[in-house]
Amino acid sequence: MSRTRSTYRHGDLRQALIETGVELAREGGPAAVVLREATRRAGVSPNAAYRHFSDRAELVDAVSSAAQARVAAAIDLEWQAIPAGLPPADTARARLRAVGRGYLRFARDEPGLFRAAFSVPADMRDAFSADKAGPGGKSPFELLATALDDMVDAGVLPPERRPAAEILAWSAVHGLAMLVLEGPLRDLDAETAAAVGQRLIEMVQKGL
Amino acid sequence: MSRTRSTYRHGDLRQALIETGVELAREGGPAAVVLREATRRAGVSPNAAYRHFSDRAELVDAVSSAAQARVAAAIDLEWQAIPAGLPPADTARARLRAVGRGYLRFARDEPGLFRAAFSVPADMRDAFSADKAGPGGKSPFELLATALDDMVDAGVLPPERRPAAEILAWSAVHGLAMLVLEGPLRDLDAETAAAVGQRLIEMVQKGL
DNA sequence: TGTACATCAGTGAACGCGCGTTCACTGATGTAC
DNA sequence: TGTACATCAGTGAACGCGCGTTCACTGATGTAC
Repeated sequence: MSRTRSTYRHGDLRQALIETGVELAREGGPAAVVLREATRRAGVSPNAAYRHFSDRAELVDAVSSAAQARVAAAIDLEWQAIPAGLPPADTARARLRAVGRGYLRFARDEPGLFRAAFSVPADMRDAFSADKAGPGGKSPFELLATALDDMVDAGVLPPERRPAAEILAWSAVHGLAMLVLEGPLRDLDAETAAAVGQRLIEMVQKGL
Repeated sequence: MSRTRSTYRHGDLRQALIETGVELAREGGPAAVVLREATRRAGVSPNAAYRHFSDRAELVDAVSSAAQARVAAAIDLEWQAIPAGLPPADTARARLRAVGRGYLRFARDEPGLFRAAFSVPADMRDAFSADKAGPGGKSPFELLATALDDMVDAGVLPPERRPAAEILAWSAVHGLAMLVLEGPLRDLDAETAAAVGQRLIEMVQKGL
């Protein structure tokens, strides 16, 4: 019935721990992903976690990947909302904006998860991996890369500017997210923040 | 001799604790600013800290401010290196670049201090305050604002684009710093990182 | 089909850890008379 | 100038905390004969 063997007694403790871990991260960021608390919520003894993770760090990494997958899902949502039938240039640009908007929206809506996704050094080394993929099968970073490729194909971004463009775009959006999340911009109301996000994305588009 | 009364026995424990705190932050970021360790290194009993800080958090905030002052100093260094006698437009643009370069250089040279400066939420609320000022008497954020004002004065930045421009510029540079520091860009060699930084700053300049 | 056995996901108890913080105190200094 | 006193920056010992992790174990399940 299950893909691997059906696990003894619990069903799928590994998955359950990741899910409670996500819950903890949602409430308090990556530091709140506490092994004992995760097992407590899963109704299991603390050391049971060691059957599935060698380490607390390994659990946190798994939670981080799951959080990145949710970011990808948020981006997908914006991406899918782009009307079909636009000229390719407009579509490509709209996709880049969708990536930025989805990213920023997620940061605002789920600050704890956002930090779990992108402030867990060890887990960010590999930005491409299946467990970070959203419904479309792509990680946030892959979605960004795709949008930029589309822009080159549509003739909106000169090919010689393509290399490293994801770094530039990601930097801008990531920086705003961090400053709004835990920086001096924290008190921005939602409306202003959205307007600034809009202008930031325009800056990136123009500056690339 | 001292500005306040000369302190009993230690001289200036408050300052000493901030300095050992800065040392700890340099070695391991803000989380490494451990009250007991700071007092240990200052050669004082743990509870002595409570004569000068109500809290561990208050010590961390003070360390964060000190770290921000060092960022300001790094920016000042770049700023002062701008040759005199350039046309105002060039000077203004050079200043904006100097802010970006100094910021990014500091992040690379002192990652622990950088995170202490800008990943301590409570302390970033007020970006302007004397204890965050560098040798020029300005905090990093004030230096950025000044550079942008200069650009408006020099006619390089349209006045209607001035509002919120510091947020956009800061976001881009801050984001790159974070991604290089603890993100997937960590393995970039110094040269590539510098080149990307350069391109990022150009993007900001063009996109603003 | 029934039985013996190996597997291994879970238990329960305990550990050492360093932390932040509080308590009652001491004793050098500055100050008032 | 000398003396009594208040101040308050420091001491020393102790606390409770929850954490991650290790240990020896148990007992339901899957499997081989």
